[in-house]
Amino acid sequence: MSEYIQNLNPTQRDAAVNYQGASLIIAGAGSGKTRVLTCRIAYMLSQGVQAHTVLALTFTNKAAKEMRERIATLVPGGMSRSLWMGTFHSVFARILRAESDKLGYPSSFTIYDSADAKNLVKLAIKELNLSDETYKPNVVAARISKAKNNLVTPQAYEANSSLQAEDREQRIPQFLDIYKLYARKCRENGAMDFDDLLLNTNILMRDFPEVLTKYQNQFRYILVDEYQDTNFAQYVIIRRLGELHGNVCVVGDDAQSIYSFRGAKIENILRFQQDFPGAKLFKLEQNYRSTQTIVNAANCVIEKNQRQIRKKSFSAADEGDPIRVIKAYTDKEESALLASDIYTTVRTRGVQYSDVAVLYRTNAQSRALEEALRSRNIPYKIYGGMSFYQRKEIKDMLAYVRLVVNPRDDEALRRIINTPARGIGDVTIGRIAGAAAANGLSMWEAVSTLDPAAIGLAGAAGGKVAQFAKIIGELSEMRSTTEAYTLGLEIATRSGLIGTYKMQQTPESISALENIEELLNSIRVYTEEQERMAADTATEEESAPQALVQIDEWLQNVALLTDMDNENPEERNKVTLMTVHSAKGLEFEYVYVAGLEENLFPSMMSMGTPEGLEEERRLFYVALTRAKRAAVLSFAESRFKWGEMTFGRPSRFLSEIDPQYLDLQFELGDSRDSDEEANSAPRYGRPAGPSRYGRPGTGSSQGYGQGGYGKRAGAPDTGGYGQGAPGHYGRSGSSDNSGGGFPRRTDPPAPGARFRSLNARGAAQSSPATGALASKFSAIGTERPAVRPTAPPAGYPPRPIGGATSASPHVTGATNGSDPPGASSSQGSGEMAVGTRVEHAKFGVGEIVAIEEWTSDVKLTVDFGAAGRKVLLKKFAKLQIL
DNA sequence: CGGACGAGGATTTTT
DNA sequence: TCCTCGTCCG
Repeated sequence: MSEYIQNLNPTQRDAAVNYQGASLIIAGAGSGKTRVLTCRIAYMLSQGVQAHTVLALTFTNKAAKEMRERIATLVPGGMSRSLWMGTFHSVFARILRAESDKLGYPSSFTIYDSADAKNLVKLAIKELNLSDETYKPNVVAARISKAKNNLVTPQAYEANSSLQAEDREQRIPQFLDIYKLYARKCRENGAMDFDDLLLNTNILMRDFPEVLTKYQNQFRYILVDEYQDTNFAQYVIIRRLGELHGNVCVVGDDAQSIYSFRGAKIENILRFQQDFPGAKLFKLEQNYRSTQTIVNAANCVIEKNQRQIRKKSFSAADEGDPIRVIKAYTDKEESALLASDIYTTVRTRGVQYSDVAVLYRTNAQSRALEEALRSRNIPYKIYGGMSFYQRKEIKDMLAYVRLVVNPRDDEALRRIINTPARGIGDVTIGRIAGAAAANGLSMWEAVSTLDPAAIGLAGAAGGKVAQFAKIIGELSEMRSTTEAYTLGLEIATRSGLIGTYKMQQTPESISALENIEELLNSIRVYTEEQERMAADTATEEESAPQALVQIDEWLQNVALLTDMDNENPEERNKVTLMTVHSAKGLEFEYVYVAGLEENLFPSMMSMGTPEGLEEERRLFYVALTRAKRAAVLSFAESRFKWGEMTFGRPSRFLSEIDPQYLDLQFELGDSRDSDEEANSAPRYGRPAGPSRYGRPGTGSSQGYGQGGYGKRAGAPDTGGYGQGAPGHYGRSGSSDNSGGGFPRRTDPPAPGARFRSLNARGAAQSSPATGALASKFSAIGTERPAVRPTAPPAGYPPRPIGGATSASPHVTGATNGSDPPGASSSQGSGEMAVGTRVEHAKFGVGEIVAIEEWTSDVKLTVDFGAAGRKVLLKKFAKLQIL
């Protein structure tokens, strides 16, 4: 038996080797879950299971990528590449694209993220002449999402009188109309939102039995990671696909189910053995991550939950230090104490900053921590806040790409028709929309085919629209003949985005440029990867004269990516700041959990129901079990919340830990004298209890939850509508320029607020590869000398390093040896001119028909005769001069 | 049409 | 606090 199996403990081994039939693997925190999963798949492959018959689903791209990489080291050759491994969304998007005709979608359908979806909801509300006071876009979007996650289509909704009764009760009687219109718009736009990917997969499998059968037959083995986080739609997909062969293996930990607010159903895992009778149960209970103290303390807490699969996690590691509890008078002091504690820890315990994480319940808490760390010169990085893909400039760029790829995408057109500002206002847009509707066209079709005068676009407006139409028209034409990266650059410039930001010269605009450039860089990396992979398979099979890597492909890929997928090589050795949610699945030597106060952690919003409280408890369990060597818990007696001082008591979770595991230098107040709060006071706006910590005379926070947000406690099966991060993403920057005392070399002067986004994005922006381009975009003054060392492109040409394949298409610049833009001239040593005959790896021999300077490179138009005329970037195309 | 100012709103967020 | 969005004027 292979070595990797030998190295597993007996339970792990059982779980890995028994791959026939249904299995439920309960994997406690730190129990080697990923290891088991990868070994199991590797083992299956070694037993002759065909890779393409294995479907392995995860929740994050990162998890999928890691797993695939690990499997690749365990099995021969490119075997792992044929596995169907990915997130639910990406795998089923792939299937939906293949089967899109059956559902009446184009195979290149756009994927709307939550912000796009919200915009569309707004539009639908407006179009129905409803007030967005009554119909709050966030609430409506959340309800639509919830319906979809529960497989309730608009038709089903219409047939369901109790749902509609609920709407009436909640004073949104016309919700169904919005839902219908929204769905229709999605369809007309050729777009699916995240939830549609799952819903439509279900519809596909429900309405096209032959399709279902096809995939049932193909996927003889199904594995699901983090099963406790599946929602109903995902659950039904698994059941359907798995019922033929019954080889369904789910892995998860009910104690770490923390996403119910997004529709995750802990029941799925609790019920698995009923769903798949005869399922084998494996409990991985040995924790390899943490000290005994930490594991035991975490057990104390989770024991208080009623609904769970009982297990007894244990650690064979050292007993370790007791968990310290730190009390502070204010949040500011708390942050300062933590910062200095971190400082001493790093100094005295011989650890790196990167071994330390500070976790908190809400993003708002990060600010104070940031300040404290900064004033002590402790490097840190923040996760959360606005992600790269949510930034305006990125969304704008993506919208251009989307429109070029999918001309039906009205949502994209609306976003960019006046971005950057070109004088096209609401009136004009309204006219276009009207004309489009009247003629049964998409807005782009209307703009590009109808006579401007005929749709009431007289004079100036008409001209401006025509200009816009020309840009998009030309870009669309280039789409099929131009490589993704080249087209990306074209889009960035011709749209005017780069030009506008370049002119502004504000810290924001510089950062925006860098972000755009980073996006372009990712296109380049993706394009290269694809070409390399195509080249690899071409040698194995036969050289298929592949079409060039089009931007379509990249777009489809990028739509499902998040920040977490971009690893940041330069973010080394920094303290990590993140919410507990984001920390799931990670581990650190030293973990600080801040803000352990009643109403914060556990959150006030969740404390109303037993289920809510249990989830908070699981969340705390997750937080604690991230720590390998030591955990420190802290709370503050008073805290600024929304500009007001509030007073709190220590979290009940602190007192749920057996004191023997704690290092407590003071009396822990009883946090559970919560009776007074149960019967007094409405849900929101409880006056700060005059506990022994409370200072008198501070009625705090009056009502900030607005009505209609939280559901009423008794409502039947309506749990937790409180979704949709209400416009909280953006932190696109305030102004105060503190000149960036923080040690990051290439940061633009970093104002406190925008620090988050920049850092969250990561240092990739400042990697050498991207820095060059950045300076091109930004203006005189920051520009670098044109001469750069012409390092030979490392990762290119031919040989991919070893078996280390498939780094995500999104590895940021510097990492995988992609050549810096400046290195271009090294490639073809210059002698290209119009008329030069060249050879391309894929298109064969051709002749250069045009040459044009392009930012840091040269753009070539090459006529390949039979293969057609292509626009290529010189540094990129690897042309051989003949 | 687009910038400036004030009101309102603010858990958590794998895709 | 501090960010986003909507309204009002130039």
